[in-house]
Amino acid sequence: MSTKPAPNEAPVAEFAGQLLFRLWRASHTRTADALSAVGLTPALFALLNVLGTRDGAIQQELSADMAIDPSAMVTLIDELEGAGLAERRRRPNDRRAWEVTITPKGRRALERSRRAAAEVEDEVLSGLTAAERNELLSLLRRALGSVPAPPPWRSEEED
Amino acid sequence: MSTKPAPNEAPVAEFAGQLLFRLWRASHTRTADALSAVGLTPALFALLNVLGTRDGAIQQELSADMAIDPSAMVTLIDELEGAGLAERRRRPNDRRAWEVTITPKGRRALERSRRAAAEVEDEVLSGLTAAERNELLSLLRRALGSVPAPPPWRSEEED
DNA sequence: CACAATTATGGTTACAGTCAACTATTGTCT
DNA sequence: AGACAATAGTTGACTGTAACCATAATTGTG
Repeated sequence: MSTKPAPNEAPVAEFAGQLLFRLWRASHTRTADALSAVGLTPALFALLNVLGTRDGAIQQELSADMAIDPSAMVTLIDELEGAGLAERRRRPNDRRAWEVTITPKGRRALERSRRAAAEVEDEVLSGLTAAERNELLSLLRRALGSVPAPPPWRSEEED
Repeated sequence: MSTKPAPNEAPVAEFAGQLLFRLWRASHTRTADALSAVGLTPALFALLNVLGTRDGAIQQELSADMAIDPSAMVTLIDELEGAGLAERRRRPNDRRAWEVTITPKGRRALERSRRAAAEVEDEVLSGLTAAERNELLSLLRRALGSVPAPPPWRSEEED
């Protein structure tokens, strides 16, 4: 047994970025495959996931949340809306902005997607114990929380 | 302290894949920026990094190591060779295969790149202590080690 | 009215991923 | 030896997507 009987399996000093990328890609391809059964892409699932907790936020806030370009957010919402999973409605005070809400259908799709994503996560992190997975997620969240955002779409921090 | 005085900073239940992606992207853009001073891209740096420890491996082994398509490896090596950072030479026993070696110039570029990448890593993981960074890297490596490789470029395991 | 903010549209670049076809070399079989 | 298959690499095309940027349309603000 063992899937790595390779003789010259040198460590190959790797940096965090490379490890993150390879584990992400392993997760990404599997997630994309699993989500296709729900009719979603990883990007749409990520947005739906945000909408699950930030329901009613406007596009600007959503794009800042997900750290993507506002124009990319337009496309994502278009697709969600086209699939009947989310809806746009004008914000009462400011009719320039669109509040995005998740539909009941969208919430059902979200639940199914979450289960699918959880299964993939189980598989990808199968080498870690439950405690270690929590530790990993905790470390990732904390690292992310203290990373300043240099890109143009910085959130609305500051005055 | 805390760089997040935002009022509505809800948790937003995130999955490992999404966390990995966002932290990777933060690292990737900064690494790409830092490496441009050395004249390298993150992909070329990753290959050079592998060559640093797997010097003399043939392209097939390298592409399996990095989990990329053999045809993509051709392009990467072309660029490294064009920049004088690596060289191809026929394998003595099997003249179909090319052993790839790193040149002295390539090793110098690798050292500079490593320092640049280490600085980026310091910045990206600034929210974690040294012990936590090691823990994170260890967890990532172990998770990666137990992820089966479903893609087509599986290594030469099995008959 | 001048100007900023929010969203929408479109175009451009770049790159990863996939795939098929092709050359050159090696190994196998009779 | 010759026919044939397998291996290693190369090339090129194609797809999809991310990222970037400029600009317009609408609405709000001073």
